[in-house]
Amino acid sequence: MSKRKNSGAESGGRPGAGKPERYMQPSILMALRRKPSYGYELIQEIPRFGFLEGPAPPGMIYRHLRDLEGDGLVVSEWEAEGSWPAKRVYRLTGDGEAVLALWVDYMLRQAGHLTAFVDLYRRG
Amino acid sequence: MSKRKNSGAESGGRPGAGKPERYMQPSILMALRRKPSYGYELIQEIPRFGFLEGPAPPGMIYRHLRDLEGDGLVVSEWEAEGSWPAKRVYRLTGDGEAVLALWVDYMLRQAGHLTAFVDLYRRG
DNA sequence: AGGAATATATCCTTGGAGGATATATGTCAA
DNA sequence: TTGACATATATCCTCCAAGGATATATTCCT
Repeated sequence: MSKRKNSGAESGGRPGAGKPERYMQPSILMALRRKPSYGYELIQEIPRFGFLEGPAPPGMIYRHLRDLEGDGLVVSEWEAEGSWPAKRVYRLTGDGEAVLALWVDYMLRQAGHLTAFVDLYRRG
Repeated sequence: MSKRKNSGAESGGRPGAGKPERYMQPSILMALRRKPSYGYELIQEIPRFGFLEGPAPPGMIYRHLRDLEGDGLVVSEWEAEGSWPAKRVYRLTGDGEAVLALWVDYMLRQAGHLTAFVDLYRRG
């Protein structure tokens, strides 16, 4: 038996369990491209892209948002209008658009590799 | 600027750089399904599935092989016939076949999500 | 009053990824 | 013959993304 805690079939992207590709960054960028939004809303919106099962983990979202802003891919504004719990509203920048475009290229290529792999499997 | 070393666009699966999804496990299982093989050969064969750029990192391959065997997805036999540097030849088991099938299901779903994402981008 | 929902933020641990490295041997050219 | 290179396997160690846990504050509803 393997000595490793999370060995083979139980680890690193095991189809049934584990943690598969989540594509959090492109999902956030994509959501913000459609309309400006804020952390709490993104947590519920982002799983709709299909890469996540439940709601997105808050810690992840807020950290990504912070990092994205640090890199100039998004900018935020503190919105205290409705006087409800104030929201930090983010929107995409030009740089953010460009990076999203790169992501889309990559994802398209990846989709190609995946379907090629599946085809190969079925022929084999 | 972000304080994190590998922030935003430079990290965790950034399209241009970083380290994207590699699908090492399914690639190994797939290769072994076609024919039994060994570490050194797999290192060169596996990148052909498109998920890797250069040759696969040896450390990764051997660790995966060891783990896979620990989980009963592959079995190995020490082949000292040709008397050259002896090879440990691996082949897929029934459990391995089953796990590969799960992987294929997952990959097909993932491909669907990716193309849907790209479509959404293009329409938006 | 108190519980649920809204909303943001930080901290800490875990574990996969993989680069670096060690080892051994057979081939081939200089 | 000797040294570089290819074949072949294996282990170790470090780094960092992931994300669960947790803290805080406010408003709505019962």
